[in-house]
Amino acid sequence: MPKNEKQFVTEITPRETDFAKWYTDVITKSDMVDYAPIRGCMVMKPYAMSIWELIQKQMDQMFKDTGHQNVAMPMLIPESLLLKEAEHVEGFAPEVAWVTHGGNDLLPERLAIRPTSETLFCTMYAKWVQSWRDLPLLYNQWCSVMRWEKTTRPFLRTAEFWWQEGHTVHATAEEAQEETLKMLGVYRDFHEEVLAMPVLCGLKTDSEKFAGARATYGVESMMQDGKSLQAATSHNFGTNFSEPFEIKFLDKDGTQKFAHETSWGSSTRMIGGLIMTHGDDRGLCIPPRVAPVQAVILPVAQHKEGVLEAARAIADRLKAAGVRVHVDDRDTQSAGWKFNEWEMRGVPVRLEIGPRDIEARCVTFCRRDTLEKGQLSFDGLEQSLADLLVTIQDAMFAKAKAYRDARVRDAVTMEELTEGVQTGFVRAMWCGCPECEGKIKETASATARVMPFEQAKLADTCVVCGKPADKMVVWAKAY
RNA sequence: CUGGGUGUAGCGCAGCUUGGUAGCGUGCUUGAAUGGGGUUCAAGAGGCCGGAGGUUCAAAUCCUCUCACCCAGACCA
Repeated sequence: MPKNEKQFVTEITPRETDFAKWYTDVITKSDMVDYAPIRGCMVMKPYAMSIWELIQKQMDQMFKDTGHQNVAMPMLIPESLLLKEAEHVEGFAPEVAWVTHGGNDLLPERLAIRPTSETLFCTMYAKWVQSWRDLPLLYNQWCSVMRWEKTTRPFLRTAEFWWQEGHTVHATAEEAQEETLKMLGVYRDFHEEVLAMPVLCGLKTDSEKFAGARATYGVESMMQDGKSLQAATSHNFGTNFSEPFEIKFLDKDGTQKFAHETSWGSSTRMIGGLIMTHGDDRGLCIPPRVAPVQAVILPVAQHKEGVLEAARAIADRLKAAGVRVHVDDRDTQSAGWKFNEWEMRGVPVRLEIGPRDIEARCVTFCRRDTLEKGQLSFDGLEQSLADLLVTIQDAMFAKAKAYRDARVRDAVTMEELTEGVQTGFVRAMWCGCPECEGKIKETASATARVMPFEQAKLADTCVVCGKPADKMVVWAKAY
């Protein structure tokens, strides 16, 4: 290994040594975020924001394709509104930030900074829904929300975070259930195809359910330390909110009915997920579809005549073909320094172009995911690079999936379960009672992540109490 | 919230035990050479030692209180 290998390790804590430290090292050194002067808040710097914009753009298109429209709700919620759904308040009250003054005057009713917007959507829906002809309402909003969390970590859990929240209203329970599952599917596809993150989909247990929901479904992803990240959730509210908020409509049969609702959300937490899924000891590794820079062009010996011009000509060609490229023409840094920096920032492909390449009419490429090097001819470069980006996207998903699959174990005893969650996910049978679920949390410090749609009968009895069990649950330590 | 740790130059740290006008590495600025995996040399700029109070002739250093951040756990849509 070249001598820089050793120096590199001193800059980013290896994952093996301390995964949490590795994570904070990577996000700060790659210039993604900085800590804000407000407790628990982060600043997304341009590099992280570019990733978020690419996520938004592609996910938003998927929402549009499934018939949804965007709206913008206020960020403040009167306390009385928040109190309308009992379970909901109970779930969120401890972590709400309050606005108590307008200017210098004490407000007659304090206002919550939205921790989520169910109560606002429901209030408006009550006005907007009169007839079965008004349904369904399929709305979404991109915004930030605030939850006064006790412990925070950039992307994974911050006081303020950016997300999207979809809120829909339907005439029937069947339609609401269909919507809930449809959007879960959108999240699954988005994670697997865009973020290259394999996910497990399924139903949440009651204790892991959203405050106020009838049923919560989630997509769970394994990080490289074996812990699970809840990447997105989709809820079926039934009439839990429409009843207190009086979202009623006159149906075809001439009777008043309460509407059925859903909500679904995903956040900047996904960025934390992709970091912990794909990163390595050299830093970030960003899937091409969300990489702000898909190919960085490094002119080598750029002081020599014709090098910079050739690099820029290549960049122009690739830009015209729709590739996100950047020419690093800084003359203040050596080539070697730039190699390492762009690797740390996770750019999928590095293209080197120097006198030798120009003479051979090709560029030297290096893949970030495998560090494999090779040559690409000037002729047809647009297509060969596009192909390479697809190859990398697919390879990253395959690698992450293989990693996860190798760390999913089946358990029929508590010993096996406790041991398994030290390094990954454990599939085990559960009787369905909260006591057994609590016991697993106590002894293995693992929680029920999801009850997968693809069930398997691993045993006839509960892993905890030994009573008959028919639910297969995936257990893991979670973020 | 509980336990542990850390706050000194942009970043990473030493100095504190045994008080005596603040140091190293890196980065930054300027110049020269170098240039295909974190180059080299030279000359510079940069700090109310997290904050408040106290002890003292004198506090980065000792005492009290506070704030922030990090780690482990608890809690948590």
